Amino acid sequence: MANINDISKATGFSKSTVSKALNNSQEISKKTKTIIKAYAKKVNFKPNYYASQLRKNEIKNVGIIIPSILNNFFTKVLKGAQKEFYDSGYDLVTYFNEESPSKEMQILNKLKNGSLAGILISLAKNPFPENITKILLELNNFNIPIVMFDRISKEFKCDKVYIDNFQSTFECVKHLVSRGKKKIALVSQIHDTLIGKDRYNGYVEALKSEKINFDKELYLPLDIGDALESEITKLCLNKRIDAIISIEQQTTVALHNLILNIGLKIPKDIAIIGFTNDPIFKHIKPSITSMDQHGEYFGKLSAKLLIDRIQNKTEIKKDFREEKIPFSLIHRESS
Amino acid sequence: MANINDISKATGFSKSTVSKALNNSQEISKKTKTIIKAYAKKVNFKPNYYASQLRKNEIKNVGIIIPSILNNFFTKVLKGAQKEFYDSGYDLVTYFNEESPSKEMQILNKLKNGSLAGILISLAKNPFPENITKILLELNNFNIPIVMFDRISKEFKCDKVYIDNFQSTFECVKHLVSRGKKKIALVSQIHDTLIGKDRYNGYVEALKSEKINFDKELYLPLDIGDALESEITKLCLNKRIDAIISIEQQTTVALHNLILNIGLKIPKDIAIIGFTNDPIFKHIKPSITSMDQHGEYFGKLSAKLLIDRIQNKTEIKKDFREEKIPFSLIHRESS
DNA sequence: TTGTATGCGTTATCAA
DNA sequence: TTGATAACGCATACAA
Repeated sequence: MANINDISKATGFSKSTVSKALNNSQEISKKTKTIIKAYAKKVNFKPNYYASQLRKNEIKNVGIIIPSILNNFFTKVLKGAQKEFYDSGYDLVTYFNEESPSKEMQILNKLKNGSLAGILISLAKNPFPENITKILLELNNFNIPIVMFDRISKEFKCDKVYIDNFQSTFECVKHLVSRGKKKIALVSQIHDTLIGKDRYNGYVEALKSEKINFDKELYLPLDIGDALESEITKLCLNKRIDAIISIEQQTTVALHNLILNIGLKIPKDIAIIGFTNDPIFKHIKPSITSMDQHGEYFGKLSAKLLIDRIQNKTEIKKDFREEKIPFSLIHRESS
Repeated sequence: MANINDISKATGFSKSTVSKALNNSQEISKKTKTIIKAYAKKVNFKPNYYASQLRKNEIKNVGIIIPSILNNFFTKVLKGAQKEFYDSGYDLVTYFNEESPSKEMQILNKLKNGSLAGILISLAKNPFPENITKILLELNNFNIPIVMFDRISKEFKCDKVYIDNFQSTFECVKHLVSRGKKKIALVSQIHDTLIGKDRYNGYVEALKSEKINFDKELYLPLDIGDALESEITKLCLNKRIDAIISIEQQTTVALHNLILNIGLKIPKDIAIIGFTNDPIFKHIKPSITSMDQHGEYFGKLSAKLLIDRIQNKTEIKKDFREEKIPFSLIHRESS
């Protein structure tokens, strides 16, 4: 592979002239540029990216770490972030961890190699978040800024972008009440995360403000393998509930099918609101009212915050911003 | 930011000793390593990735260029490719072009900067594919290998991974005939691509082998803005068709709704087979029989081919492999 | 407009 | 086990 030195020797111009010519510098005459570029093309000159970046002392790669790309919300975030980074001249390196905290740590550890100018992360569900906090701190000490989005942690201080989770369930309850519902269940698969707790609180407070007694049995914090179906079936058939707020996409679809199979009507007997606004919700019959989280905007805003940090190199560990993304309730047939 | 030189001065060891210690070389005594590492940690030493890669003369980044990430097939491909690359020590830089040929060219042009060791690409729909071929050739001349998947081009020679498109529609027709259908329409949005043509041919040949006359009016090559709905409605109501093979996800869902709205039964009056196996197909009622393209395997295999090329640096432009991915017809209620 | 000289931070070779 | 030195390929300050 030819380098600048080779071109220099072959054309008789100095290395610096060659370098300048290839970078279209104004200093170099048109004629010289033509000669040098022609020769460069002839020998298939490819700049050495690493040498160039080393000399310029700039890193143009950023990273994003996502639990699962098969989740429609994260897909949208990725799209929004990619666009924002690309438009600002950054290349986006993408990592998925399949909800595995150990893989998440492995990835972050690897990134101590300094290949990235900054990192966007949405955390995997993790029973020991301290481990992650420790690594993130190390990365911060390396002057690598972190921006957390959606699945944030309270322990680690950095820029954060998330939805107003309290408000989201609060609004859901209000909406259902306005539709005449009073026995509203909350099904949560992420009850032990920060997000889950905020949503739970929003639910409880909304009931309170609507003067509806909180019924402990209508709050269903799920763990994997729990017998959701039988539980819900019982509640439905006993007419203990007339609405469900469901926080995760797959479960929402499962509930939807379940209720129809029992022979109940949606929304007449049981109304449903789902989170995430997966395209499925629109196409399924009856379509499902959902909380849209504006994934693309999430990605765009998170990327912006990170770029800000990268470009204002000083003070990586101060004045953290927390942005709450507005959400939208999309009204459909299920409520 | 501290570098190896700083550590060398502060600890009294030479630069080379420091470098070796930080890289855990066997040459260095345990004691020395401890001292050096402790000091490195203290001053938050971060290796300069670019200097390191320059010296080692290796590129560990690869790229993938995809038309749209909101397409479930490409999402799966991305997942499969990411995993394969990660497991082999490569980082994946991700680009989306939103089906814009000019953006696709912009991205490829940018990649002449040599930042990547190789590129995976699925082409955007493009009226002037020669332009892309030209840039891809340049990249090849730079010794950057290209692997095309799914949306390949015939003009450019490289490793390719694609589905057996001829066979796919061939199988569809066979299946529909086995269900008693004889008036089978083919709706295609990609009729002017290679894929579209192969699928058309598979459809025609299958009809022939089933001794069904090819009816020109049942082949519906669509362009954006075409009046698909009225066309299909007419065909359905006139009983000109009893089955539809639909090649794109969104259109498939639209057709599904349309047919139900007309008041016809699926599959009794009109059977449907859709391509891509979007999760929607499973959840919609009645669920849609579909051609699964094995997206993750697509990604995995494409990544493997690219890694092969990168690691056998000689002969980037020879012995191209073409891999046909097996597809699967997923039987559901719509047929 | 062109050329000279230097250094970016690391790693690898060889000598001690 | 450690150290001296060179080299990776490029871009820039400065001189001509």
